[in-house]
Amino acid sequence: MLDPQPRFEELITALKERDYRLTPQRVELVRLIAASEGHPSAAQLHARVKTRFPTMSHATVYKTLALLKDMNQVLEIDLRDDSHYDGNHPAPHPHLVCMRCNKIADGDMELAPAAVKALEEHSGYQIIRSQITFYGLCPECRQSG
Amino acid sequence: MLDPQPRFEELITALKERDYRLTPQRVELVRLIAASEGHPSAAQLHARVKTRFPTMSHATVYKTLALLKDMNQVLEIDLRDDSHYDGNHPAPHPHLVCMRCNKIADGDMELAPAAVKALEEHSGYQIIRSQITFYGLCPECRQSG
DNA sequence: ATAATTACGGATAATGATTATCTATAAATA
DNA sequence: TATTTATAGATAATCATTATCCGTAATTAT
Repeated sequence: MLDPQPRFEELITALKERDYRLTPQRVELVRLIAASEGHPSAAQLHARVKTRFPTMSHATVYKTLALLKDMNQVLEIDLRDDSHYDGNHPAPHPHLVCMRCNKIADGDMELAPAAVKALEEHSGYQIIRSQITFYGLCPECRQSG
Repeated sequence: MLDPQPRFEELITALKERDYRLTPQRVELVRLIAASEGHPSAAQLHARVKTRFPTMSHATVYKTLALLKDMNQVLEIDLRDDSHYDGNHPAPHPHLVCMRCNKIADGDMELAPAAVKALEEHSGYQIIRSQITFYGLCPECRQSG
């Protein structure tokens, strides 16, 4: 696993730059986001913060995640049941979701900017963000299926 | 607007072929799906069925939608808050969602099959379906913003 | 410094979509 | 005709997310 320290400092710096307060709870959540592998959900992050801050409420987790999202420091992946978050690769990218075990993997495909531009012109929409999700079976579940 | 009758008959035929019962409530829901423009939500469909069948319950709507989904006769578009459905163009295709008024439009972009194949090989996942959603501002909201 | 303002955490409840459970009934089958 | 099965419907449960409200700590202004 990569050293989470640099990313942690990036996130802290980004919060400082915007004059957000670095409360202990917030710092701990940011620490966990930087240290996270994969794509934790809000509930999972909440559970992890609780080990050090037993009174941490859901609302605080959501509030801080919303903050980081607005700062484009965290990518939200909304799935059917809940959302998952990636604070280490906040640029939009496709995801692969296993329909059996719900594992989430990162895809490396990217949208051709020309195609997006064409879609904007054709539809009249101004595109701000995109989400591409593939549903299927992960390597493990393909076998044991 | 296109004549909904042929699509209605297609859906009815598909249900018959699989020996599902054509109850009045079910037929009415199918009729509304075939006649729908855009991408109604389960709640919207429920409200529409209720005008003719005031006792229609949510569960029945969801059950029939799940049935049609499994038959690949209805495309489900899951958004953050709820799902929307397209029973007239059930093949997966991208959607544009307005972040201001929540209007949903169809996109005409398509994924290059070679790119999907490459993603399958690279990730090890077997891809069963995909969902591409663009978030932004619709033409109307771009102006009045 | 002190007072006033603001941001934040936390508790709690509200919301709202979806699903589960159970029962009665209508349809299909034996 | 009897039996089985699918379905509708009522109702409650679940669960993620959001809203509200209050107390407190931090910041700012006086």
